[in-house]
Amino acid sequence: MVVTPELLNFFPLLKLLPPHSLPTLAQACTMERFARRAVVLNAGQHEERACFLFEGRLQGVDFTVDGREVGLFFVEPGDFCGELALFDRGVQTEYIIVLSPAAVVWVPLELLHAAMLDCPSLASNLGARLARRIRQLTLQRSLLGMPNIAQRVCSQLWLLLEDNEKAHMKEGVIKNPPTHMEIAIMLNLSRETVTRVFQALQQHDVVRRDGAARLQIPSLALLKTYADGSREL
Amino acid sequence: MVVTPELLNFFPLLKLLPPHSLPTLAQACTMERFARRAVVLNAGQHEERACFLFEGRLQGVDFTVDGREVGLFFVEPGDFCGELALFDRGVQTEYIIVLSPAAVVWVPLELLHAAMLDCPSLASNLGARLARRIRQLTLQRSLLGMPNIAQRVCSQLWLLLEDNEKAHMKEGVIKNPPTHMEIAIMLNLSRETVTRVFQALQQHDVVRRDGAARLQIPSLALLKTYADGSREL
DNA sequence: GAATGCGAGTGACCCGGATCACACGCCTCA
DNA sequence: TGAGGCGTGTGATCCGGGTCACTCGCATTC
Repeated sequence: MVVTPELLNFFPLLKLLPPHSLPTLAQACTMERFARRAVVLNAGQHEERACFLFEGRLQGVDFTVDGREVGLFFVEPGDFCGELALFDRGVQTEYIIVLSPAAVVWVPLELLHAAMLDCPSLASNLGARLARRIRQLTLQRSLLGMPNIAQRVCSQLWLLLEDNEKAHMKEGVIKNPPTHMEIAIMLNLSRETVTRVFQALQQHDVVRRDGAARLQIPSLALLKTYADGSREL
Repeated sequence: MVVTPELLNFFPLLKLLPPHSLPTLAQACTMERFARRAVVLNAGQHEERACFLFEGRLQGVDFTVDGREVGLFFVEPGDFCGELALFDRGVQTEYIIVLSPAAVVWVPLELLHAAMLDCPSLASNLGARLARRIRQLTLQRSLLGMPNIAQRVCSQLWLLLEDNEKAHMKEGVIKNPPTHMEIAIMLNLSRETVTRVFQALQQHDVVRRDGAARLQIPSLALLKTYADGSREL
């Protein structure tokens, strides 16, 4: 499918580029559609293109040697992935799979790399992104060290609504919350354990289900007390 | 203590800078000595300088809310830490503490940042470093997901001798191996469990102690089979 | 030489979370 | 309309690894 400069403008990162450079970049890009469960990027593989998500939802997953999934993150429209090789020409670190049918724009890494050299704001943006990723990974790792299960779950929930609405500290909503299974994978727990924790959290009115696509947090402050360990169970 | 341009040349990263720029940079730097157990950088704090290690050994550590240590890495002479804020002006992610008495050169972040803009090779070097860090964190996280304890320990040992000698695949040595306690912290285990695993590994001749400062691996291939799960116990 | 600290080694106990094996309700799709 | 898949809910069982409470040996320090 053909990629227009206007399409590239959809992506915040590429908006940083000088407008006149978009047409040539667009020529080198391609668009591809993927069905649910398709694999977009393979871990351990040298990729020569980055993946910009136009629509749908992607997920980064990792596997242990015994086939269990571990650790993961989500990619939303406008965001991208597979950019790590820009900095060290290394291989892809995790699998990227499709959660809901997706349209992806492939951008050649070499062009992106060249653009990074030309356009300092692009470079600093990408750098900041890596830094953010490191912070997230560090945080996620510290979650895995928590001895108390409920605390781990609450901390993860806290992370999931992070930047949005955490500021005003009243009630919050997590839309498209991960399934119990996905949370279990992120926190290195079993699915059943997550279910049980959620049952307990609902009983204590820490969270409420609002259909399948929304998870309400009546009191962010309450969630926080469980997340930081000052209250238990 | 005064910092000379020659001293800065000790650090591979700063060698990338044009030589004429070193004297002015050196003027803005300071050197400081730290005793064992001292805290060099505090997590959660805005630092306006990066920490370059001249001699001694540092360790990055993190704490959960309940005071347990989790996750950590080491800093060797010539290396540096606290550079993450260069990219996003964020806070320090982990505590940096002193393992063996250290001499540290403080380099102002703003000057480093300016140097990064002037000197593309410096920028790409720092970028590559972040990328490497992300890869390590990702790997470390996948370790934490392993169900089998011995496998986790063996994988960690494998990581510890990574780049050095893993290539020729015969025998290996880990010098200055982490203590059982440190390994326990890295792998989210108790110290006793690590001790027991090591006992088992010694019985199977996977590892041998050679004094306190060296850990011998008679057969890297054997270690690998335990690390990737193809052999157990 | 005694005192102190630290890393390592080991046994006993016990609990928390994995595992297994179900059931239920809600989708989508044929 | 029915079948299958999937996300969720729940009980019973079991065992791996945490915790506790020691000991031992080797540094370092006074």
